[in-house]
Amino acid sequence: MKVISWNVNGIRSVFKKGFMRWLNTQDADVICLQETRAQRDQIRSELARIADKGWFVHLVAAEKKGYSGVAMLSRKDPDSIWTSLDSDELDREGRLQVARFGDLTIANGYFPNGSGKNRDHSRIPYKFRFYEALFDKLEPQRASGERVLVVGDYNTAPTEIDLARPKSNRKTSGFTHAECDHLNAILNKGWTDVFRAQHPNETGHYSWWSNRPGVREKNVGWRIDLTLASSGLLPDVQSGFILPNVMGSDHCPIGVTIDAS
Amino acid sequence: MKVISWNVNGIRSVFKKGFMRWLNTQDADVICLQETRAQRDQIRSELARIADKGWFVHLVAAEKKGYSGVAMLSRKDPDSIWTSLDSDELDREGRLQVARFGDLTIANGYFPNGSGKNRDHSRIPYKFRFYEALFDKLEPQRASGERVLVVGDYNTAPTEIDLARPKSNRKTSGFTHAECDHLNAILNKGWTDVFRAQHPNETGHYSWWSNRPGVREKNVGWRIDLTLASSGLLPDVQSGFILPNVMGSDHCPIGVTIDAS
DNA sequence: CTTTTCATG
DNA sequence: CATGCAAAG
Repeated sequence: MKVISWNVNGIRSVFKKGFMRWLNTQDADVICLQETRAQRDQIRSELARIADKGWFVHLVAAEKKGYSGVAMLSRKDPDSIWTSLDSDELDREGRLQVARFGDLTIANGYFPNGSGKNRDHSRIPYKFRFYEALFDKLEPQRASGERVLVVGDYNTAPTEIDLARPKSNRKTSGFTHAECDHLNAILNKGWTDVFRAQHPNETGHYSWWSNRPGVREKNVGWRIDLTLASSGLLPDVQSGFILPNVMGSDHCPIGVTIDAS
Repeated sequence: MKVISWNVNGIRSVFKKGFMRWLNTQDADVICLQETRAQRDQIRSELARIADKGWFVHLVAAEKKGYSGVAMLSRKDPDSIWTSLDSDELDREGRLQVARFGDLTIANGYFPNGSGKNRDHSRIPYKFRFYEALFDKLEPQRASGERVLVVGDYNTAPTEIDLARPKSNRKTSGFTHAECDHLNAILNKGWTDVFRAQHPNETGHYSWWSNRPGVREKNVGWRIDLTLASSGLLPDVQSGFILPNVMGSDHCPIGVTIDAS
């Protein structure tokens, strides 16, 4: 079973750049998209084209137009989906959907960017509240050994080898000590960053690049899109992968293959 | 002597579409531009390229970025220029410059659009105040027989033959009875719409087309860019013209040739 | 630099 | 539909 995650930075944008062509070559079972930046009424035709190819599509949109949003495409319709963290504040931005496929739970999260208005760090507290609310909510399932996968754009690079310029980015949101500590605390509670577990020391593997000219060509990137596997799922994980050559967004797709249950 | 007027809908936009190429083929003495939508610091290089070709350039910008603004290009530097209607309200939007070249006065006006926020008519009163302030200010010169030309985007079509769809636009700002009456009252005071005076009954001559697809191809337009000549200038007017094939804006250039004094 | 919205035309 | 801006990333 293959699960892909991709921050598309505007689903309408990637549609213009051949999203359907890419989608039609994928043998994934579930595709989680982040930063879709569209409400349902704005992408009726796009959703229809996806559905026409046999995908079930579940969309979650932010209240604010053109902002945030996630979508899950799956070959089978999930048995159930929930999207609320029981917080008006955290639920307003369309950042989460958690689907159940048999005994496998897949969470698709677009974790908040910590940068605020003046490029300050004012949104880091919100980001932390989002991390905590989601992983607290999943903790019972993880602790009881259930198979849970949490994919998405975490907006945090876990360690120095997960970005090309760690030294110069210690004050950049996404690699502050506070954010790294927060993410690593989650990992230490029993979640495994699948790609890193399989490539413990490899550098140069990123999932996001600034779209300033030349940056992606020089591979000056960050690995902030992750698949975290619960302790119970870990034995079934086959491989974590990154698809850095897929263009269309400032992020590339990442993913994981797991044994079917 | 040739004077051209053109609402360029963004001087930066027409620059990308070959404005300099067009300019270099013009034998005009004065070119009046409206809706330049730029402050001086935003178009330093564009202004330099114009000056390099031997034009004197005078710019008036709105306080609000990206909004309104006029510019006058001339082969000779004007003897004097004034830009204020002695009204904070009317002066804030960079809609006017009045230049003197010997005994000829040329006013370049970007008369306000009457449409307000909700596509209502809330800006019509402002538009009327602008018309009145300018023509009141020019009245002594006109009355004393001076040579005065007032060119620009009047945002009003004078009569039914000045737009392709008069019937369906009686409630559209730019062709309401109030606006037409206001403009015609000015004409009756001793200003001549040069193009119409020379082509009294000709239809199909327009200077603006909605940029919705096909509209310009079908010539469904409005003649809202005018050159008005004072009573004293009228005997020296040779011809009024429209250049509907010049592309780059939703307006085309218009103009007039007059005897040198 | 990019996507999307908004105000304005 | 198009320009230029702003917010956000």
